[in-house]
Amino acid sequence: MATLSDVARRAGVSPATASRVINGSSKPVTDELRERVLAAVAELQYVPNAHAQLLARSHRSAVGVIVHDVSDPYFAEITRGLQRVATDQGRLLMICNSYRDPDRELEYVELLRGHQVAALILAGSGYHDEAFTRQLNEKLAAYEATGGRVAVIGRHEHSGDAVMPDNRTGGYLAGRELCGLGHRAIGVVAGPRILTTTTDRLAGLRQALSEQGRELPERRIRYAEFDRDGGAEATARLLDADPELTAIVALNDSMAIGALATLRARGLAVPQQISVLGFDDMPIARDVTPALTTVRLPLVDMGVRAMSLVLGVGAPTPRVEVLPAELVRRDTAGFVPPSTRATAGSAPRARRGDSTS
Amino acid sequence: MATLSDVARRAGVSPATASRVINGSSKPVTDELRERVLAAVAELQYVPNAHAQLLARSHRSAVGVIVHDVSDPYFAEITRGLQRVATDQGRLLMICNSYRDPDRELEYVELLRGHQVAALILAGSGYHDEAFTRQLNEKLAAYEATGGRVAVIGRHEHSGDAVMPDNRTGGYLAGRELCGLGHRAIGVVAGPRILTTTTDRLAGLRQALSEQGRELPERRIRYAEFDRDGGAEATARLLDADPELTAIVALNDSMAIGALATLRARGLAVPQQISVLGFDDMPIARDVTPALTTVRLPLVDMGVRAMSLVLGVGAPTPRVEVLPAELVRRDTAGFVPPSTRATAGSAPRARRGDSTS
DNA sequence: TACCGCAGAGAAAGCCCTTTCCCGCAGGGA
DNA sequence: TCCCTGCGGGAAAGGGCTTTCTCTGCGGTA
Repeated sequence: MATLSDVARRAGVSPATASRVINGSSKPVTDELRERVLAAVAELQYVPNAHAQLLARSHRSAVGVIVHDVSDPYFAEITRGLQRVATDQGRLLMICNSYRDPDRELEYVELLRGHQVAALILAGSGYHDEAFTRQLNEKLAAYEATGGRVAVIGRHEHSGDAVMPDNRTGGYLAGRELCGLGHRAIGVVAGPRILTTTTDRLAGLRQALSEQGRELPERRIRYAEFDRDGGAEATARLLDADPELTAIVALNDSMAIGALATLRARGLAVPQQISVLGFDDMPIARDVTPALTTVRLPLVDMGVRAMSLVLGVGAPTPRVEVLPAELVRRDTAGFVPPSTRATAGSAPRARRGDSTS
Repeated sequence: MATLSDVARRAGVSPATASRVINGSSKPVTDELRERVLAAVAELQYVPNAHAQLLARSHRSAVGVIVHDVSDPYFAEITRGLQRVATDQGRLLMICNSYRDPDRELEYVELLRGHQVAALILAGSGYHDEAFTRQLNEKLAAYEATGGRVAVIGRHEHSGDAVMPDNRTGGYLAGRELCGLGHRAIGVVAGPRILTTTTDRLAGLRQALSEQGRELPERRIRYAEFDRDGGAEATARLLDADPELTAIVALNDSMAIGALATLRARGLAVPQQISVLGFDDMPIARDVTPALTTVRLPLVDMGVRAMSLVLGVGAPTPRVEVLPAELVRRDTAGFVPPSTRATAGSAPRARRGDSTS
């Protein structure tokens, strides 16, 4: 690879001058030399060594992001928000997938620190795992001690800046909706128990039910991977154990889609025979049939906020922003079917809101 | 940030020794010094500066990847394949989204070169744009001249290693299927014309039709963005211009999902009134209702192959691997409806293959 | 004419590591 | 006893860039 001194030699100038031309330094350079340097750059196809640059300038500019999996629509949306702000500010993003492996998460914190990122954003659920949480916080503290900024999206154990989706209220909304539709036998297709996202959403759901004097027994909950196949499988187990279920809450939309697949395979009509509620409102939710009733989280906005927090100067830290959840009624949740119904009205709830495009 | 000399000083050794301990060098170090160094590392929460390391070792290890958009399922699958191989070989991946902007693509080639990646993989369609193609090839050639390896996924203008999905045959399969079902009025929801992916798939489709003595007039093609909304919108335009259409081929699954949304909104039953064919077989294709009939491309495998090519030593370059397309029959393509039909049989084609796991 | 100031260019000192090269020392063979 | 060998450790030379500092030479002022 051509180096800066190659360019300088070819242009007949010193490396210092070449550097100044290439970086548009404020120090003036005569037009003649400038052109000679530029010509040399073009001829040699010179590209500065990014590592040497980052080493020489003390300036840190890139931002590190750790997510569970960018290709998961939930994180894809969040990342879109992160990107938007980062691009506006001319920041490079280094995105790492932890695939929900705590150890990998820890490793990535080190890796990103090693890469001298100016800030670190952790997106995704926290874990119910004391040892891990302590280790993570130690690492983050060490990073912050050297001037790094940290923000988390949706995990509550970290003491710094945070953007928090209101999972609990979201769960509550789901529960209230189903109660309002007369459902009593409600099953839950949940993500891994170790994730705080799972437990928070469950807690909200429980609260809604208990306000109606009902409860959510453990036997009506199945824990599985937070994805389509996990949802399909958990739904099958739920149905096997309790065929009387009139509604299923899936703790994210991917699982809900898996649930719909299982129900379709078993010939159960949604929402006539059984209702389904999702969570997150990922883009695909409106395109499945029937369109998914779900709890919306402002995913893109969560990313925007987090990046803004972390790049924002001045404002006293820590700041915690809670972003509200909102129920989106589409076509998968209807009144409890007549056979098991306690109240009047058997038609599935009319579709509202949402049109195509 | 603590540096290596901080660690060395604290441990009472030279930086050389500290480095050797930290990197597990082959040169032996006494246990006592080793422990002192390790202790210092822990106390100072030392993390090596990745840029300094990369500068000092001439070793290049990371691999650069340029895709249109990782969060697009098509690329997400490819990336999964890339990752798998990279992880096996202990390589770090730097992934960049070009968002189908040729200029950005060019910039990223430079950026990744600047970051000293050992290899570069360009995934995604090529462009019908001579100036761009020439510029890109120049940059890639300059990179290869300095020892960099390059592989492309699915663009045919580059002269080096390549993994090529058989888009043309895929288009052909789609056309033959629809002809076999008796369709004559076939509309196409296409991606941007400037992409070779679009034109290759169209060419295959045309070939299939012409073998049946039919043709595909331009008025039955609508070009739009290669995503859900593009598909929805193009379908609407197509239908407005030609309400007699009995089948729609969408040139990728995202567009097909958009097409289904528009059809649903207009109350057209799929496949009873109109058939829909997608392309790619992304994971969600089996979960929409009706499940999408589509042309499958081995996306993950494409990623695996590309990364293997680029990391593989010895084998003479260039190598071109063509990966076959395959028709997956699900529920959106049926016989042409009775009113416009030329041959017998009005029931939608029975669903085959695929179950919900 | 002598001196000052400044513009424009180069020399050189880092930035933080890795790795080669060299040195001192202890042990073994002659 | 002397020399050679080999081991463990340090000194120092990069790696490619940025940036401060220094130097030269010119124009302008007293």
